[in-house]
Amino acid sequence: MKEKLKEHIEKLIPLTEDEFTFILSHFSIEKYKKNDFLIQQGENVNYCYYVVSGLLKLVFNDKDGKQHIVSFAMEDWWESDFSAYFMQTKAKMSLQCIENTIVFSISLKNYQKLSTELPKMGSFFLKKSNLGHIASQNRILSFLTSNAKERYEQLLKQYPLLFQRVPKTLLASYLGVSRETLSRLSS
Amino acid sequence: MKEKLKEHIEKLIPLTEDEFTFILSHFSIEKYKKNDFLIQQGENVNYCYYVVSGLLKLVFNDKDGKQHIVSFAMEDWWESDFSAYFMQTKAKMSLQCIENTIVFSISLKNYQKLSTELPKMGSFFLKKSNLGHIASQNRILSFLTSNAKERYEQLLKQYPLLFQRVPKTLLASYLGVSRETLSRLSS
DNA sequence: TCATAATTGTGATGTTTGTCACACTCGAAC
DNA sequence: GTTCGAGTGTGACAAACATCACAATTATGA
Repeated sequence: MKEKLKEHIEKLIPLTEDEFTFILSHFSIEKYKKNDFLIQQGENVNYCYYVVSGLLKLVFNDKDGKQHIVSFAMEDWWESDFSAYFMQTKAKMSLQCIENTIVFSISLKNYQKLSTELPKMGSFFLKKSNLGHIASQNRILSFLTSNAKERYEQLLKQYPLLFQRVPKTLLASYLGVSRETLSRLSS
Repeated sequence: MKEKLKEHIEKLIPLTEDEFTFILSHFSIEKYKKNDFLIQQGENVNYCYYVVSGLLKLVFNDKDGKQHIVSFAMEDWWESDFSAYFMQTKAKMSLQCIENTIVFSISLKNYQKLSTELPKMGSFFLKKSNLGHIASQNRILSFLTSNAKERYEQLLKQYPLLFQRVPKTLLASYLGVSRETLSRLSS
């Protein structure tokens, strides 16, 4: 598991053993079971998570009780309610397990400490954040340019694995359509 | 104009005069007129921009000739086709002036140089990137949870100034609705 | 194994939104 | 002042999508 994190960081930034040991000391490892919450809407957000294995959903529950999936977090993804994490406010979204999941967690203090004491990690987090921003913009573009069917096909192409791992209802609430419409699209 | 950039950075990170002089040496100032392009879809993206004054649109033109506005960039905003900028690929979107506009521009080399040589700026860019990511996620949430009318009202509330500065057609292509629908919503 | 819940497909119907067509206003350029 | 084009509003109709209802199938746990 340590190796997974190390290899992940080294895809962007080469590390010495000592540096990785230092990095690792800022993280905790945590295990969760299906349906467990890592973050609960309305509560404090103390950690940002790196997913070693399993699958999470970042989800917003509206006043009508509908759930809207902002993001799935799979292996190798970094996830949190970033707004609440960085600004130290209450969570607007929940982060919940779709499968049993293992993560590395890092507190905001350790995130900031690591960024400044090891500039390499600052630049790693910067790159990750930029990639996250780009991914979100692509998702926005997908809403602007494509109808439900096209968005469905884009998702199918981008994450074919997802279709065997999560119920269609969740895919629908990620795509922003009703589960009935999604069902009709796939036939 | 220099003062504007300085004050902007100092909202997040305090600076000495020497530091700011060093920072400024990595930027160029540029002036554009209404309808000028800072970035052209399909071409290289050499700069990221800080908007001193004026107004820009980050826009994707699809194969049917329709334009989709990913973002407006107003005073104090940082904008570029970040994907093309960071990954050194061709621009997927254009960045074009809605009004006469003054910007500071920074090349990717200088962005990286500044981030590493002045760690404060690395942490400034990291914070800005995180804020950009958060803003994009909020926009996604708005698409997931709200219909055209609600998105319209959210925009009205968030950027009331925009409604006097840009034609409704552009607002419509930001909201992801036809201009006719937007027209009917406001009455 | 059985009972129960979760997931999925599909028809009927209503609402939302897009598209096409046309008219009107207003400001800029000549 | 006239002309032109961009911006805007609105009616009529079509397409996309949501909602409600119900049946069928597939996990899942005691």
